[in-house]
Amino acid sequence: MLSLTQAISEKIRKAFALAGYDESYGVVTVSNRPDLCEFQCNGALMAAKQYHKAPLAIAGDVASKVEEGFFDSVETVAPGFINLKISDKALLEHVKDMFGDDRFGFEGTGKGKKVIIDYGGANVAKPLHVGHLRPAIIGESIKRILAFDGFEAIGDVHLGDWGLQIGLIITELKRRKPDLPYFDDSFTGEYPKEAPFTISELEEIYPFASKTSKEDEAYREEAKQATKLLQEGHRGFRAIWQHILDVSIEDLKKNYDNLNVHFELWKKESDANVYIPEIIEDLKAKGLTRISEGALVVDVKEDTDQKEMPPCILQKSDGAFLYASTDVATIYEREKLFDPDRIIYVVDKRQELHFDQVFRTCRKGGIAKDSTELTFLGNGTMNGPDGKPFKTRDGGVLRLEYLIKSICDKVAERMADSDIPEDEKKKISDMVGLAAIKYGDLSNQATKDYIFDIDRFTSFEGNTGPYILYTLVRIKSLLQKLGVSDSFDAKGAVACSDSVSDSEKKLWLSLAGFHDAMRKAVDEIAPHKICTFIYETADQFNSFYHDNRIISQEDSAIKNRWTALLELVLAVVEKCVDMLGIVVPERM
RNA sequence: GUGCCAGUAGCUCAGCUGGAUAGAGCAACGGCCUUCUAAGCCGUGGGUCGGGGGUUCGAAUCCCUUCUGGCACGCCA
Repeated sequence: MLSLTQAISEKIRKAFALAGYDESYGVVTVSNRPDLCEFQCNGALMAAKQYHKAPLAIAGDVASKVEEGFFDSVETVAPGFINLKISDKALLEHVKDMFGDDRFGFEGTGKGKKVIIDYGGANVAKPLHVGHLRPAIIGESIKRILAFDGFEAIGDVHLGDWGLQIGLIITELKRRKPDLPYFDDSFTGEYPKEAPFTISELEEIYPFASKTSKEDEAYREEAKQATKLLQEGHRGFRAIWQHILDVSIEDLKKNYDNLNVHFELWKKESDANVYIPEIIEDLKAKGLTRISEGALVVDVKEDTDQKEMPPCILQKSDGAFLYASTDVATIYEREKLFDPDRIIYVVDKRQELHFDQVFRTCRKGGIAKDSTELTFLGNGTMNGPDGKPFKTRDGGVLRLEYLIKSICDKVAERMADSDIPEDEKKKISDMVGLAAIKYGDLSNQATKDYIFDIDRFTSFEGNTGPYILYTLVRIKSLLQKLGVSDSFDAKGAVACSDSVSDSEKKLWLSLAGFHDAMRKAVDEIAPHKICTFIYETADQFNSFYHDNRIISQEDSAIKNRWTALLELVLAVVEKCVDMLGIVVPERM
């Protein structure tokens, strides 16, 4: 179905044409002066130049041609606005088509298209930290938004499982447990199935090894050598690497699950790396590479560039590959395995230049097909109340689970005196806490840095996740009390009415804005547009709630219509909230 | 040095493909619970849209310039 503004635009376009003007001027938007009207058309102002005519006169011409009946009022206002109020009947007629469809009549553009979203960035052997939060939340939301639009949306965690970090762990493990069979080159038997470390040991080993390597050159050399051997296929080291993967992935899955973030793909850097040699041969054959200061590079500067654009380095002077090579290979692999229409990277925005280089290399080398849209969505940093990146008291990196726990604990405090049974309370406070974090994050623009103030996020007043959940829980409770039967005909209940109160109309209007909000969220890959819609609708609902006694309403036609309204608000907003990765409890 | 991003109310942020009186939330102040969850609702006060030019009938929005802050700039990821 058309969005309400589109449907109204159609009518105004017709009026422009009937009045002898170009119908393209008939674009209608939601009014920015709700005290004057519900919708406005500024077309007359824009048409004035072309027709050498006063805008107000054009507006008048158009207004006189507007179809009767659909609007309550069509007014022209200086300097040339056309102000519109839709009739209750027309509004309800329009909005009833949102019922009975799991997309509420939204027409997506992604059908038949495939998009891969890369938003993990987690590394094996390292716990998730605050820096992983934003990409996870934003990426998951974008995936769900695009899926709603009709895309086959595939989330890829793209694990960092290759390179020096593994060599460091192997080196340290060898020091601690030299008797393990992995280090015995003469060992030809089966290696143990059980890993020689737990996840917590692993998380301790890596930073220790990393620190040691910075102070001890011989140690660092050994780690580099171990890395090389691993990459060349050393049997024992491969076995350790596999252990690291198994232990880490299990732990990462658990942590991402707790965040309600799920990946369709658990691909790893090592999966892509096998393609690097053939990619480089291909690029060489195409004459795109050159040697610069001993390194193999691809020039990606273009004539139109205003800025400096350093070449993309694919192979270091010592022959090793690096992250640009891996990322190019990953695109190669994705094309080969999935043939996507689009790849979106949700990564810290500081990596923009790097991805610019990678994308250009892929374009020049034909690694990404021309029709594959490559999008870099750089997310800003989550800062503490002081405006600086989140740190622990001693300046270390804050583990993600600690941050989440501190939020959820505060929520639990807040809920301490509620009458919810104790065994349920913990589960609900965790849900609310997560909603606080996610909504707080997603209501900001993804690309901007933002300040995460625990006290503010847990205050639960105003435009916050808990407020939204509270509103939804309230609606659920109402619907329960209304005792709606399965055979309730919501669409019918709306269709047979033609006059509504002011606050009810505003709520219907708000719901009708869903299609436009969705469209924007998809086109701009912007979850915060959905947050805005959610908040406005929740806000309208609460006004409506306070203006009307729903349960005790005696007119059954009105009561049925309100029931339908509540059902639609709940369904639409819960769907929106789901697109943010937020789950709604039954009560709170 | 080059480039990118940001600067809007005391605080945190929307709005930016030009349109009417620049919007929310928090904080401050004042109302509303015998009645469907007060984590709510209603209201009041609060802004040279960093500064300066320009384009336009019309600029927070477009262009130029300048200040401030953050970030990135070939062999780390």
